[in-house]
Amino acid sequence: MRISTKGGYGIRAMYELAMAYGQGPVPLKTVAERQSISEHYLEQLMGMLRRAGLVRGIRGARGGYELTSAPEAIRVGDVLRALEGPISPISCVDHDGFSECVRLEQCPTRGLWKRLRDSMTAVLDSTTLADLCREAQEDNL
Amino acid sequence: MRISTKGGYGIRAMYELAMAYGQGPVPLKTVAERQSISEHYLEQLMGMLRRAGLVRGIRGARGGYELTSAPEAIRVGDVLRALEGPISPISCVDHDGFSECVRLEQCPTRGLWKRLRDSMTAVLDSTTLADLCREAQEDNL
DNA sequence: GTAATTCCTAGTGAAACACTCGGGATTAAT
DNA sequence: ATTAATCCCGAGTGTTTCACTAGGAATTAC
Repeated sequence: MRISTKGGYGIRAMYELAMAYGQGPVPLKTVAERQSISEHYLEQLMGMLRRAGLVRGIRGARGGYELTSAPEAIRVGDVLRALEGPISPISCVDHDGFSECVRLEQCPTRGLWKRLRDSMTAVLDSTTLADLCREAQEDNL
Repeated sequence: MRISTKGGYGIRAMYELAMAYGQGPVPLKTVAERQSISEHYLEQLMGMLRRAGLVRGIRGARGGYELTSAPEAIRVGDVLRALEGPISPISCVDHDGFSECVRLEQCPTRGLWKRLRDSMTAVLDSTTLADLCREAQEDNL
């Protein structure tokens, strides 16, 4: 029941971009250093986030990455879905369809997995990047 | 954010044993057939469940497996922990200690992972095998 | 033009997953 | 006593994913 480092790195990187929101793009190198993440690996993750429409890459000198919308509008769940696929403990209760389960409606565990999925989604979709920034500020007082 | 098939198979196998609780041991072969799980693979999972103290194996002809306690007393979370380790999205918020995170208290995401862990645990530890049996009965009416 | 940056493709070692295989130990029924 | 059913154990295997690394092309500020 683990997220991969992709998810963890991704959230931390997005937190950095959220902290700098409105102040121009942040270069990958800076994000990687601040969060101790391999630069090249993070590059790949940023690619996924860009293709998912969550960040914008600005090329050339003085370039970098920035959020495409305000930290208040980006949910942790969005970031995780872009990097790790559907938030769901098992494919047969994925929201985006294609369950492929033969058992389907007569499965004794389906209800359980749905409840689990919903409780995970509730947490992840009710927390935004802005919330993370606020919490960090509160902690470091 | 997926459980592996270990977890899924394990819960379904335990459900079968719960349905037969008090009626003598169920042979592995029967469980495997009823739930369409590879017999040899399930054998390995039952080994883990046995070592975790959740089931008892009875050897010889007319042998099989049975729960060591009543279905009401076995939580889905117990089964999952035996097969997949701690229920926690990331190791630094594992309940059983050893976090090894340098960032530790000044991490902007720790609070998030704790909330996620707690909401997962709440679902998984409030559902017992008896609940699964009851739900299955309700559905198949 | 040069330096800083994103962007893209490909490769790689380690680990886990989901099995398969073969055989040994134990027990109930005959 | 034999046989058949069953659990128990260890080893091996193909596939996938992870978490990187490497190298270079394209773009842009100065």
